[in-house]
Amino acid sequence: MRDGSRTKELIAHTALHLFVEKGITETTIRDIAGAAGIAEGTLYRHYESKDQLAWELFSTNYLDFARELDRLQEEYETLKDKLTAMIRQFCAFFDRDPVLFSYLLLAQHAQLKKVTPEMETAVTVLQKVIAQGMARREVPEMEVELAAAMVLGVVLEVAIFKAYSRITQELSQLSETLTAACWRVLTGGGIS
Amino acid sequence: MRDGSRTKELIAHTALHLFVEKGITETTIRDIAGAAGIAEGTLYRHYESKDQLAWELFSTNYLDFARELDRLQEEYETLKDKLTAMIRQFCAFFDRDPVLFSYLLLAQHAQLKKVTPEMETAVTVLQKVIAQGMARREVPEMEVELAAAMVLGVVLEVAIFKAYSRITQELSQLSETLTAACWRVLTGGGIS
DNA sequence: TTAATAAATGAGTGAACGCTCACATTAGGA
DNA sequence: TCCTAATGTGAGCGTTCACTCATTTATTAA
Repeated sequence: MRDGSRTKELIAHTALHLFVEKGITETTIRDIAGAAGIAEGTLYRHYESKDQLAWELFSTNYLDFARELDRLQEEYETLKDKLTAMIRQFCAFFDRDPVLFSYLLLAQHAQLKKVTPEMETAVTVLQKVIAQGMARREVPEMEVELAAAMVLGVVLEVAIFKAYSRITQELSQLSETLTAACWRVLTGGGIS
Repeated sequence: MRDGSRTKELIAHTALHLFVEKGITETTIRDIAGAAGIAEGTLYRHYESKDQLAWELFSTNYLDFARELDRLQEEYETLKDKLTAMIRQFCAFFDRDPVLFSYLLLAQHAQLKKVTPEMETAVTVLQKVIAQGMARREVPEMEVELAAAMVLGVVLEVAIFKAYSRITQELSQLSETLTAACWRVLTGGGIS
């Protein structure tokens, strides 16, 4: 018999990697238990169901990250500073645990049904920050959702490519390039 | 008894919508057959397996689109013109069939296992075009993969947001804004 | 009208999956 | 040492799924 909480962590860690590698629906309880070296029944001592396991991984990791971003942006005054800090934070987070990040993307975009638009995601934080920046006349007025989508696009797609190993550098090394690109997207305003 | 080829099209059309709505793995053969108003066995007269059906949908639609982009870019001389044309084409394609586009994203990013990096995708075309533009000194030198990822990011993420209905305009209306944003990302060069 | 062929059908099959539960093992206090 | 609670186990259950095939229905040619 092992320590219960360590087993729970082992399951979470193993499940996370398999979810990223094969997708949530393609990963079976048998896969997770086998890879973790435990029996299937043991998994159910720690998690109610497979759905609940996936949801807990998403919830704890992603929502914490979004709230962290929100706390962080409050420390800065200007949109440029907020954006710089948020992207740096994102890059550091990504480099620290690219697997976790891939899972968050996967979970949010496709496979977790419980994810509601109401919850405070990183997207919402980004939109809020940009709206404030527009009110401060730091960047030209435009549809906030569009602006946030473009900024997110630059960062997310690069991160995805990085995850698929088509880009060799650490994401942190690209942090300033990404911030600059995002800033140009925002400040360019309308049609050039 | 209906005409065989019309039944096949009916199946493809129905499957596509269900794949987008619920994801490939969450859509069952019974779902498709039921929604199309045919028996399960009939589906297997036209498609070898569920995987083959999904693969055929992806293959015919996506690869055709990538080749179309490649043909299109050859009609233009400069990177700016190529990029403008490609993005306009993409936006028109998206507006014509957003469901199809969502499927392509879904299929490529997560759920189709057979997608190989060797095949000539839209990404490859974009990288090729950007590399040519750099050789022509139209845009500053930088890692081609990174440049392509940033450009793709702007367009894809906006399209995804559009698909999730958080942006109200047609994508075609945003075409020039997107092109301008992509161009700014490319011409900004290194760190600002 | 009839024979031959193509298309459609849906009950049935085996495999895989999420999950349960009766039982085994271990840890720590009395 | 014994008892109790916590933890671990894996065979097995019920369900769902992709897929098959013997049979029926429609179409075409003679």
